[in-house]
Amino acid sequence: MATKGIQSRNRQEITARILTAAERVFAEFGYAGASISRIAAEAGIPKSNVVYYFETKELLYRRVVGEIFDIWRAAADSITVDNDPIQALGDYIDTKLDLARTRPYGSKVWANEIIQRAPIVQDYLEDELRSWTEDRIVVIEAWIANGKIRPISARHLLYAIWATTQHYADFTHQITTLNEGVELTNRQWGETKSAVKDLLLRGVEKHGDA
Amino acid sequence: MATKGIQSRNRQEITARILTAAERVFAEFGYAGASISRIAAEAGIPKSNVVYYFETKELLYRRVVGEIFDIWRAAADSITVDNDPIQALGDYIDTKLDLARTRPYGSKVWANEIIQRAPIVQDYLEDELRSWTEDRIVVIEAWIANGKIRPISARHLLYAIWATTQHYADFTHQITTLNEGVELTNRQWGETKSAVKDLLLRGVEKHGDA
DNA sequence: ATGATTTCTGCACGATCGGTCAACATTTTT
DNA sequence: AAAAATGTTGACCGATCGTGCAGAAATCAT
Repeated sequence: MATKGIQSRNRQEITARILTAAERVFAEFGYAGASISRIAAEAGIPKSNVVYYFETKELLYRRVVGEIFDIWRAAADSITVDNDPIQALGDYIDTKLDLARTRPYGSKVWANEIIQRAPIVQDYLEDELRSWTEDRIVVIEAWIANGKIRPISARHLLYAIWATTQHYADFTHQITTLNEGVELTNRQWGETKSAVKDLLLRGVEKHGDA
Repeated sequence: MATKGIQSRNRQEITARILTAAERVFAEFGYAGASISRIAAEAGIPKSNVVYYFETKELLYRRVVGEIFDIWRAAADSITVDNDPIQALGDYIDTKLDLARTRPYGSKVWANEIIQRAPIVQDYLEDELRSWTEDRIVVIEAWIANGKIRPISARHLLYAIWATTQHYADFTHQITTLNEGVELTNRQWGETKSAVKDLLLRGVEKHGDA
């Protein structure tokens, strides 16, 4: 089944191919439902070879989760005290919606992991996510203290942004079905960005009307 | 392991116990990861007895998904043309957040199913969910036409409400971890309702300031 | 009381799983 | 060129899975 001719020559390439395959399979079947042999088939190599590079299913899974976690973290770089709140939050929403479109599988893996109470990556939550979140909340509350935005709940604003942006990744299938069975077009993704920013940032802006 | 003394006497009771156990186990382990024997243990009966009442794992699963679907559908009864938009949407958000708290497992099962591209309940999406959604969009667009709310995207407003409310169910574990490891108190759930309505409905109201 | 029906349960089956291992191939180092 | 290190693979193991099934136990109908 696997076309052997396309075998990569070096470690870098082959581990990347395994990680890509693993992200999709973990997303579509869950941790328990994803089998190493399926990931291997998707990557076009034998099962034993996957085990050779990642030792165990759990270690491979941790790598996949770690990747999306790092990407999401970088997406919030614009959220700093010195930046304009609406601009910064708008950029954050745009970037996360781009990621929802380009990396939907990573988002789904994360969602699955949290739904199942983070049996594998609980340490991520307690260490990195917790401090990262507190830092962003401090920034948003500084914006409020400086009178730049309305006094909303910084924490729930973050949660709402996460929820809505990731919804377009995790629930892609539902959205597609409700879109007459066809994937969103470029135009529709543009409309989505506008609509989400319009809805969420209206509640943030100091003066209610543009 | 199972305390036989607490055996129910009639069909109604025992199937209800199985469904409750199944909802939790499917939520916490995914469809593939959930085993009938685990569900049986959770319900305090032998595995064979679960199979006796529900025949197959898939049929049991469909029953679980169908339940939460019906509950969610009823939660949107307030969304009609004659009702006040802010009141109706606010009630809808309140009800869905109550469900996020009281029935988090059902929400998680639904999320899992959609993430995995609805392999079991695709017919629900194409039949009931699609027409149901179109009906609500018609109502919201009538509100806009009547000048009762701002001209926002009805579809994306619905998606945003689904995303945020269900986020508090599906991502309970993440929220708890970010809440110093303890579940939200009654007071915090109240704050959550206010914050979500404040954020989302500001973008809907015609006049920006209360 | 007796027979019919429903409920309950242990056992066995084929399939699939994650992971080990030994044999083999290739590349790198000396 | 020989040795060492790294990469590749199929065969195999014990465990667990969903489900079929026969028969025991309980309930109901007559």
